Amino acid sequence: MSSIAVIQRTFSVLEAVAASGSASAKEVAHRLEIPLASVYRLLQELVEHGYLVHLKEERRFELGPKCFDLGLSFRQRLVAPSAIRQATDQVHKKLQAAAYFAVYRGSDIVLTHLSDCLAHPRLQPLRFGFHEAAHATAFGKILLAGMLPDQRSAYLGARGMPMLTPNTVVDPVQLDTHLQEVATCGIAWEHEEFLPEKTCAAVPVRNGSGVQIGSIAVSLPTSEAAGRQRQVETVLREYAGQCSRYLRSGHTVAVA
Amino acid sequence: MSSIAVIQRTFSVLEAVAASGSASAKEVAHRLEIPLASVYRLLQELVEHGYLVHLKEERRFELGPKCFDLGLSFRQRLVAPSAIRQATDQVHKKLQAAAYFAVYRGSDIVLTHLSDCLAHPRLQPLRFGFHEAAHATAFGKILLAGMLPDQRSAYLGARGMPMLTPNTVVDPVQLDTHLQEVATCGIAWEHEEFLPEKTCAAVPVRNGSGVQIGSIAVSLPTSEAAGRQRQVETVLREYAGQCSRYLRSGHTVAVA
DNA sequence: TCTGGTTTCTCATGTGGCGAGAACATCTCT
DNA sequence: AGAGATGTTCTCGCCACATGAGAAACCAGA
Repeated sequence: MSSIAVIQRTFSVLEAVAASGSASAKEVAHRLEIPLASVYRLLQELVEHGYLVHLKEERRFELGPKCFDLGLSFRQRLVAPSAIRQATDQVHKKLQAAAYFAVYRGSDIVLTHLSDCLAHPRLQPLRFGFHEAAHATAFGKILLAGMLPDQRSAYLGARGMPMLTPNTVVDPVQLDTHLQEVATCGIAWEHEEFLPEKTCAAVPVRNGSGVQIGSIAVSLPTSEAAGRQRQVETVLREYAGQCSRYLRSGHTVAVA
Repeated sequence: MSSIAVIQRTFSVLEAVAASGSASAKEVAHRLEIPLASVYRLLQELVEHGYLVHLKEERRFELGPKCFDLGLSFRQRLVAPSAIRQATDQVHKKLQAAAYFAVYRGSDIVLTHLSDCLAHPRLQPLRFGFHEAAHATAFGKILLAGMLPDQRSAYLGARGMPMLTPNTVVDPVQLDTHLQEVATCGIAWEHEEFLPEKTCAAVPVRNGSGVQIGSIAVSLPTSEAAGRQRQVETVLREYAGQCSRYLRSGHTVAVA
């Protein structure tokens, strides 16, 4: 756990400004407990590089255009290929439920496409780039189940298993046995473990070599989920198969 | 023109990765001419803070989720209020042309809303957050015309006036007299100075105190623009007035 | 097992970032 | 205008700490 002090500080300043939306030098200095002169140095540096802008008339600092450029580059790199987006959209349409596509990325699990509408909105904290709480989401569980045991324990060890609802599985060994089951069934259900009143399901998507690389998933109000397990499973598998077929023809998830 | 060396390097590494989409440590070291060991140090630091991820199996580095978060914060802070977005959308609809809304931000000029469609697409390089080439765009010119003379010359001095088409005004004194005219007319026209075959127009939007804070603009194929000057001007003014009226009731452009 | 590559570690060196305070600039009262 | 209060930049000596070279550890694929 190394850390170059200047860089540490620089990012903490940048993030302090991002969190506030807008901040004065003094506010940043106070919040981070860094001498004012040093904060000014860092702010100035960030401004010079375009990560912040200095609104002189208001004596405040805000995020600069480079931040948005980084966001665009990230999105561009990660957005799911259109064939996969279409499959996800079809799931959304067929099941009348918000649909999701997630992939492995290094040691992480990331949502790379969402398909929803006003009538069937996404689960609230979920958005493109979401990468938390794998232990409590359907797509997270199916992807955790596909990891090697030591990868998985490293993953969970690093991020913990916060309890998000009374139903969240927070015991590592309990999760382990659950994931065994998930792996053999090839489908992950999640019953109000992430958000109350919401039920989700996810199935694996495999690449040409048959290794699991992602997952396609849906979320439903628990009330609507009752009695639809079969239908949900069938449709998910149908389109997961379609994604896998697409990937078998040499495409990868990273390329748009 | 100060610069803390480590920070300089850190951002150059981050941006090198962003530019490549994906890069190995060696590639970065070679491109930036920084010793490999130092590059690893910086990469590691960036990974630790979430700005990069390390794809171990591929031995490469890519942008991390924090980059996207920054982009979101930037967007959230800057996106035009919905009343103004609606006005822009109306201009788009009424004039059958891509419409834009831009504001001052510190010493900068930034596009904060675009309204277009397949039939009437935005000018290609334009996007949310665009902040270049003010001397060659209609909204840029109307906002330059609203600056104090020394602000304006500082602005143009810092960014230069690149020639983008044969029509681009690249002579500062010529631009100055042109902007005089723009200021008195209260409308800026731009005839193929930014992109060939495209004509744009922009009018000011003022806040409660009557000071110009932004601009609403449209772009048209030059062929379609002929003979529509009157119509374009009328509609632009109508909705610019609507925006100004909204701002007069205490709202600011920075708040969504 | 070996080999070629990537990644981390070690360590002596001296650069360059640090903080305190002064100086300068800018706004806001009276 | 002048005085006072803030915000911002500059100066400068000190020494922590980032640096780069090289070695070592690690990790594939052959």
